[in-house]
Amino acid sequence: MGRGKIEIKRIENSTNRQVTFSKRRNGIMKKAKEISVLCDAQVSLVIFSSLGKMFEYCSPSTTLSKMLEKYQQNSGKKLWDAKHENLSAEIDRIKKENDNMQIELRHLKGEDLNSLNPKELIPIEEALQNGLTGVRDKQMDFLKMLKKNERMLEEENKRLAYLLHHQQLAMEGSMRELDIGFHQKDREYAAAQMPMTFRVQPIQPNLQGNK
Amino acid sequence: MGRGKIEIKRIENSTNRQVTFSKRRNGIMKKAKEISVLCDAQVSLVIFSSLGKMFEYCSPSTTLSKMLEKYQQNSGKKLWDAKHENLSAEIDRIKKENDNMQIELRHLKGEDLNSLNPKELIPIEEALQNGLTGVRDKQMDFLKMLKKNERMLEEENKRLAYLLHHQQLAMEGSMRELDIGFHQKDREYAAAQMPMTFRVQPIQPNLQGNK
DNA sequence: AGCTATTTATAACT
DNA sequence: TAGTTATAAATAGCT
Repeated sequence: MGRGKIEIKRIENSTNRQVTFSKRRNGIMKKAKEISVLCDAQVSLVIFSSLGKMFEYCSPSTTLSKMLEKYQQNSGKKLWDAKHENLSAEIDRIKKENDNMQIELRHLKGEDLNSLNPKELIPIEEALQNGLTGVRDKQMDFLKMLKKNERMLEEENKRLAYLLHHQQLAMEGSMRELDIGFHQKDREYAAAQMPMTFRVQPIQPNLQGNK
Repeated sequence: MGRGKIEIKRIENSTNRQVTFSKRRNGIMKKAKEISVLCDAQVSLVIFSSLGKMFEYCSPSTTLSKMLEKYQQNSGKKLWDAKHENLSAEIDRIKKENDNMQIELRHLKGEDLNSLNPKELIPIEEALQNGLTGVRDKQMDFLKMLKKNERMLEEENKRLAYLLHHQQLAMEGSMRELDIGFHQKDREYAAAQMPMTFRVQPIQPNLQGNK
């Protein structure tokens, strides 16, 4: 149906092929629309050009998804089951892993022990003992760290208190010397201007030492 | 393209519609084949008649599955993801559960404790202590059961030995009484015919009692 | 299902 | 890339 008859085989001339593709694509799309309207049919048409560009037609009464659902029912072919099965298999695998861990956890928590025989109890006891040792070691570490810290803080406290005390004494000495040129009010003002850091504060109460 | 021009709207006459569907279906299928050969294109065409009968064409170089895969990539539309997402979501959920259990298990086994602070160690210690108590209670149960069983077996043994002894004595008495009518060989024969159950067997050695 | 007058699609060309 | 046209192909109405 053109100026000349053509053989149905790949058009080697790339430009020609493109042009023909474009024209025939329009044609087939039109035909798809027509048959769906004229004959009340559902049509889904997907075309990829040789360059990978996609074109699609789907009857207005449906969607591609619905069509494919029907397709699977009708043909018995499975379009997506490779993926579904992979996912399902992974779910099964993980669930199994899950169950095993759950059982192990229960056993470690002393639950569901009735299903076990004495030999099976032994590794569980060992694991618990090890775990307990580990946890208590860790707690001991923390305790040692806290005590060490406490000692350091106490030392620091003492040192600071000592320094403060001496500084205060020194200052009071200076005040007395300067008293000649100051009234009492001026001295109080000077003390108030002194930064907090240099004022004597009560030593903070000792940390609760829990041996 | 026929004896008369037709309007593109649903053909009301059912027979006509069927005939036209059949003819046009062939036409569009042929067109699909032609464009895929001529233009090196990939075509997938699925048609359902108004009566639900399915017809399909797919380029020989591909499959419907592959086409739909490409379709999804190309269009960004998701054809099956309701199902996929459900499965994926479940996988995620289970994996999370898994991870949590794994962490709990590790902690109970005394591993990966460095990430924990002292407050977090306490419930773990308690769980371990409880678990250990549970396991040891169970072991104690078993032990008691074994001992009880052992005692019962010993009692039974004693009782049986006593019975056997008396039976043997009784039998030997009878033998002597019957000796008048029996030769020694006959008596041996009679003893050999006696069922095993009635012969004196050495008492079985005591079970190892592990306190 | 097959025929054929007619419409439609399109190959070659501009 | 789009438009024109001669011709091939498809098909509507009929048998």
